[in-house]
Amino acid sequence: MLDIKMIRENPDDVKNKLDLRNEDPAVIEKIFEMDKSRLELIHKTETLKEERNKATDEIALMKRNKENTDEKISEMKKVSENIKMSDEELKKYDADIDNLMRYIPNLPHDSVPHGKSEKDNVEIKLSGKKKKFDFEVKDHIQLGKDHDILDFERGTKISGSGFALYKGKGARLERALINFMLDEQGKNGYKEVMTPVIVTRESMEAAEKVPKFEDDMYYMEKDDMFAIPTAEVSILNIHRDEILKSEDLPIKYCGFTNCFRREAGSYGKDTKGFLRVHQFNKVELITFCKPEDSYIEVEKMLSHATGILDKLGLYYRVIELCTADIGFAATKCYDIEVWSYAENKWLETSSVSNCTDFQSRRAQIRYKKMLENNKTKTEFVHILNGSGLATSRLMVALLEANQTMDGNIEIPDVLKEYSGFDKI
RNA sequence: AGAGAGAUGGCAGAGUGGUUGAAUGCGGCGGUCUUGAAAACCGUUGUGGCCUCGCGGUCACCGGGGGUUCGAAUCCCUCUCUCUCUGCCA
Repeated sequence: MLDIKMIRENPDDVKNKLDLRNEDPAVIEKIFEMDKSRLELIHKTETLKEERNKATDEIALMKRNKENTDEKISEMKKVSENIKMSDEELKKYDADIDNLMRYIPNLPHDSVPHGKSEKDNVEIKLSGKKKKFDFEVKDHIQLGKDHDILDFERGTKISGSGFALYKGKGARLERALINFMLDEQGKNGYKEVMTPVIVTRESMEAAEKVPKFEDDMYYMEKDDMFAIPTAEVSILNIHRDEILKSEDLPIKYCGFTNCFRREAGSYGKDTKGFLRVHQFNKVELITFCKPEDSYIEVEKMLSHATGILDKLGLYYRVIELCTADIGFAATKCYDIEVWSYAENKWLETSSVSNCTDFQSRRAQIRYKKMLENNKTKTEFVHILNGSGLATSRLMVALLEANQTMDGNIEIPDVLKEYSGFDKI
């Protein structure tokens, strides 16, 4: 969530930045007015409470002196009534403001390119060599079928469309990829964690996924719990309601989980094979850091994600998302896309974002900042997340890029010790 | 899943419905003493909101939410979590 103080003090700035995101800025005006009324109400309520607190002390004193308190008590009954009403009104304001705030995205950083749609995203890096094939390339579905390593029909039989079944060397290669990526990110300084994949509503809210994206989640009504769309949710919640030690920052985690997405309303687009699935595997990177470091850390995280593709020898590009396309919680986003030789297009395999204090404010993740006068101030940490990487589309690119004329698939050198075989 | 017990400041642990934002101990920080350290002694030690340039004032917070009351850490309801016993299970 945004800082209400920022809206209070700089409403125009906030409105301008929302406009850059193609978001309607009118809501800010509404919140600004509601906040004003709310502050007045707080003042009124607290004055009443002060009166009550004083009278309560007096009553206690009078009782001790065996004086008659009937009049005083009946007088305070009215005050208490007023407090009750005032409190209720205040609670309504809080809820109304919060309901609006939950749908307002983070504000783009000044460095983010302006744009109206994803067409205005900027390619900032192109890496690796695009291969030339002197034979007709097969897509990952055909390759998967030929070698009996990917079985989308049976995946569908088990769980419906959008679920994959990995078999034999396919399953093994997936496991190899995951292990390889976890090891690499460990070397990059991320502590490996294995988290729950079913989380409470509270955890979802802390990560700012709910209520805005509730329909995109698998939801277990009986327990009011959600299947995570990304390990970001569970890793972020490791430190919910905590005050971190300044000297421990930055704190970095990597974790592999299954990720679950209903992808509501996305039918008909990229539904082939692995291009869009309801369950996929991902190694996630999360950094908790001091605010002044987050834009340096986001560059580091990006390099940690691309490092995997470099080692796998894949052709990829990095694009910086424009103001209209950055994620809800983010101020700045990079997407990493790998080339699909069969589809003849780029496939998103990672997204690296700086979410600044947007999530930490809701999740109450703070640290003690040392001030110049030797005092400390509790401040929200900045939180970054990135895929390092997601395997499903990576698998597409990997299989397609490494196919040979005889229909086999070469395993990249770095994966051989993990997979235990040289080719499929 | 059933029965019972519990949840209080960084930790441990008191707390008859009314000078309790909370005793006491430990820890932390500052100081006295000491060549230095330890010990001892003295002092200090939660978070957030609102008002204020500041001093400061004020409100809220004893697991979460609701209720009773002039007044709740204390009484009632409810949820969550922890512990013990039983059941089930990997």
